[in-house]
Amino acid sequence: MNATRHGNAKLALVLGGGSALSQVAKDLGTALDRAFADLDLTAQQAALLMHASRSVSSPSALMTRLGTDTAGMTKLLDRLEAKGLLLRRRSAEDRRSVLIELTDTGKRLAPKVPIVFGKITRQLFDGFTADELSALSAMLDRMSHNITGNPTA
Amino acid sequence: MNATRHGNAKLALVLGGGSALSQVAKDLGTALDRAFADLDLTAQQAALLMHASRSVSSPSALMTRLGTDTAGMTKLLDRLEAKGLLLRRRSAEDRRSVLIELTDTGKRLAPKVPIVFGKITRQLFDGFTADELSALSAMLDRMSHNITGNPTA
DNA sequence: GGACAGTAACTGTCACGACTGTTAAATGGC
DNA sequence: GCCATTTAACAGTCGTGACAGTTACTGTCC
Repeated sequence: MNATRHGNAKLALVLGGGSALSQVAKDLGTALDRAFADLDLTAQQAALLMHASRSVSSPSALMTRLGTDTAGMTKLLDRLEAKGLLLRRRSAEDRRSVLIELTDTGKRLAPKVPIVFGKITRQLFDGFTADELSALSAMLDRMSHNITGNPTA
Repeated sequence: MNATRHGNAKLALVLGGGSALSQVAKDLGTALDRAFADLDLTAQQAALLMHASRSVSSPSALMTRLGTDTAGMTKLLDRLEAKGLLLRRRSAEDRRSVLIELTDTGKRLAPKVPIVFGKITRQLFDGFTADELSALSAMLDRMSHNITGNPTA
């Protein structure tokens, strides 16, 4: 009986946990999008800009970092190219591949991106201790492994 | 120096934590969508079906439960109505309001939904103790409060 | 060196989520 | 009892994620 009660309590936590997780992630995305609206960027666009500013990289490399697929990456790059923030250049070594370069406008914008990410993320974790953050991080890694079958996917 | 090192470590955790959270939520959504593909449903559609099967409810009531807005709810209901899983009926008491009723097909499908949610969510939290789950749940609540300004939004 | 598998990028489609704006009905203040 | 506000649902747009399919190029195996 006690075991059943515990089992039910855990089941409720599990079910609620899944949707709470999705909800927090959605709200975080919305908060980021609003914060980046000042720069006329979405959170995804901002993240891409940040990674692309660190080194000249290909769509597939950025794809891994942003956790999207090739189709999403193509369209994301289309929008940023249309905004004049980056250029696509064909690679000479591998002619299937494309290299992404920021334009001057993109380079001016990129440094502002981490500031906004930092601000919102600090707000998200306001009141969290370093221990709590590392416990959370470890749990997220385990969940990622459980759900995708890959470690730290 | 030690303080600086800790500060940097915490900052890295914070930044990584935000994107890890989004990534896990995205992967969870994908896993759910794949699991519900058997039933020819998406995760959202399944969640709506589950809530609507518990009681006759209005779009705005379901909206609160699913965490979307009125526009998204309208389109979600459109798709489920097109699949013949539910019907919209005008409320007599409040003629602005709509009541959602499952069709027989919808009623047959609804009981299968919690089984799939349970399966995937148990997979997500495989190896988690009840204490870990409640700690995680509490942290998600705090994050939700921090980011939306509302408790348990 | 020619077929063949694998890879990089792209295209098109569907389902959302957020946002803006609109219409119809209810409600509260006076 | 009327007007302003609020609320319920809906419509249209944009950005994104997942998926399936296509094309161009690479590398490999025989």
